[in-house]
Amino acid sequence: MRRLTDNTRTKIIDAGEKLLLKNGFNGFSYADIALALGIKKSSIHYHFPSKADLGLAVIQRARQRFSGWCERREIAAMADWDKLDRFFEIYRHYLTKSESVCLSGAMQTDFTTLPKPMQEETKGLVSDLLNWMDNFLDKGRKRGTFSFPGISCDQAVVVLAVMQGGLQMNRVLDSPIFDMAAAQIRCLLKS
Amino acid sequence: MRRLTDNTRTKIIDAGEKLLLKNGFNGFSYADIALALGIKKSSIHYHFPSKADLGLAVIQRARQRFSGWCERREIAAMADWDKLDRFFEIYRHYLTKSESVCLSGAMQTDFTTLPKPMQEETKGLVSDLLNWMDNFLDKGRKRGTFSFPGISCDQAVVVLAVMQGGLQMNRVLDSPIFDMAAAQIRCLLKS
DNA sequence: TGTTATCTACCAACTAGTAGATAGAATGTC
DNA sequence: GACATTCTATCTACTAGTTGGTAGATAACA
Repeated sequence: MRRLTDNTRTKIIDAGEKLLLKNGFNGFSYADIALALGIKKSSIHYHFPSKADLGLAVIQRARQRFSGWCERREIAAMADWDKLDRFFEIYRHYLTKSESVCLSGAMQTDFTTLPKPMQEETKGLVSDLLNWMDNFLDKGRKRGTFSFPGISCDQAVVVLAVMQGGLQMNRVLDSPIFDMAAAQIRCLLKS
Repeated sequence: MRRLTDNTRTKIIDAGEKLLLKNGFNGFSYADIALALGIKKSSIHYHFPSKADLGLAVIQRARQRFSGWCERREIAAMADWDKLDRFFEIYRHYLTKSESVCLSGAMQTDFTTLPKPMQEETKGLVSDLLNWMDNFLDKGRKRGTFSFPGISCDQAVVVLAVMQGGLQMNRVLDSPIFDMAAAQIRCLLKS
């Protein structure tokens, strides 16, 4: 019943997400998406009346995707070090398939220009990531897998900031900074 | 002779930098600057024919400011830990006086939409920061002040990413994440 | 027949940027 | 010193293109 519709809707979110990650929220327009998908601007407005609606949908889907990732048996069953690598892979993926940064990083720098609902959803996204990493590092240290000074929530900020920043610097300097930074984080959690 | 002119020119760069740090390069217009300074758009075009010229001037001035900071006797004469704190202060300043992120972070996420000359200048800015931090950490470790695993240029990426990301997350969540992250970096350089 | 999804054809506001007038200051010339 | 000229910096007024968004026709579908 909703087959074709959902398809278009999904394609619009896909294209929107791609452009958002590449150019930032103020760096693309409905015309860009229409061109990319070979449809008309007004068709996008049918599915997402305002640009804020589309932006919100992109962030909401990303949050769902992450919580789905967390709950996957395959992931949950993993050893700490493997799980950390898998988490890094989420970020590395952006780098590989398109010259993008991560969603949280992109939304954070555009933050003041975003409509309220998108700001709230962005807060939620960043909180999700920080909370998960905090919990993951804390448990890992208690189990004896990880070792780091101070409290886990501060270390979580460090790890996430390095993911974000590593992606951003890698793109700008076009050198393998992300992988070096990820390796350094692994070192810091061992020593 | 160039008194008034330079004054206006400087004021335009000031206003442009402020808006750039707050909203990103695609998040402000000449009209915004004109309004803020109480002048006309065309006066801005007189000093900076295109928006790219203004953007370039903002980055160039920031690079000069940083290299000036590095060369200041007061800074050069400082002990390592004090110098690190002073470096953190540069970033913390953005947070204090306006809800901004740092210039390198802002330019990095807008990167693909920037005109070539601005991209090149951004590369230069990020390189300046990374090179300085790399050298600073390396010397500090050789002197026995700092301690960290791996090579200093990887650790430099970590420190800078945490500055950038700490600022960004602090603004979004409106909680004192920046100071916590800075403290954690200090811990990581001790242990 | 009513609903869903797409289209064509608009619109007002805003974008970066240009052309040309004008006022005042600096400079050259007699 | 007086006068003309050039330069600097700003203004008003405009343009072409883009932005997000709307109205209404039309087709496809259930």
